Amino acid sequence: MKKQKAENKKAQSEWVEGSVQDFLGLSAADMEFIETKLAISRLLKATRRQQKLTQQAAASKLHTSQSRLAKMEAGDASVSLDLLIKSLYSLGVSRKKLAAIF
Amino acid sequence: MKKQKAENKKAQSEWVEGSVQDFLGLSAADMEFIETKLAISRLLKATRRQQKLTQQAAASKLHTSQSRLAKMEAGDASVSLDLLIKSLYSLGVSRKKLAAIF
DNA sequence: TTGAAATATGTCAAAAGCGACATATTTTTA
DNA sequence: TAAAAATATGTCGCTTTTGACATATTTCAA
Repeated sequence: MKKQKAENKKAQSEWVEGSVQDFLGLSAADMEFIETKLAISRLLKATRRQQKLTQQAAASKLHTSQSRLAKMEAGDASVSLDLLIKSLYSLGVSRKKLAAIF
Repeated sequence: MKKQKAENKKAQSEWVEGSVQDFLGLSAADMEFIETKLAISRLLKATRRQQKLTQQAAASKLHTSQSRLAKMEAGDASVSLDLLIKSLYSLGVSRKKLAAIF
């Protein structure tokens, strides 16, 4: 019975995750990419906060606008991985640190 | 004297590397980004070869053209990190494998 | 609270990236 | 070597991403 319950729970959880993916017609590769992008945007936000910078201050360092940085940190669809990673490097994040989030 | 030579050699090598960077007006962050992109493009080429695929065959799997894939593998300026990483995931490369090249 | 600072969202014109096609070059095979 | 296969390069419409600006919403200190 315990075993049975555990299996049900797992199955349910998989169904919930799978439904979004399936509904949007996303492949496993799509999912990995989205997760990667989200993880990087989170690292960007965390990095800025560790450096005690407002979005405005950090945006200036990055030669961009506050609104753009807000979108970067939100993992907005209008933001590329290129921009995210360039921004991280510009804030001084090392390749090693970056590798850790993959 | 030995020490002297070693320093000269290092200084020279730094100057050579630095000159390209300086000539193009690239920041340290720019350099890191370019190196990252190159490393990823190399991984893409290596992955395709390990799977014994021609560029044409791999391009079909990626729903793109042979010419586009050639540019990806060359780290061409017209290719984004997004496209490179999506392609890697589509060829089955894991996040862990990808992290290793950073 | 409430006013100020910080962050988020919407829109736009310009720039960059996209797939596809043609074609050139290099590599492999017979 | 010569032909064939594979890879690289140039170009072009179309789409996406860009920075910038305006403005809305949230957070936080007085």
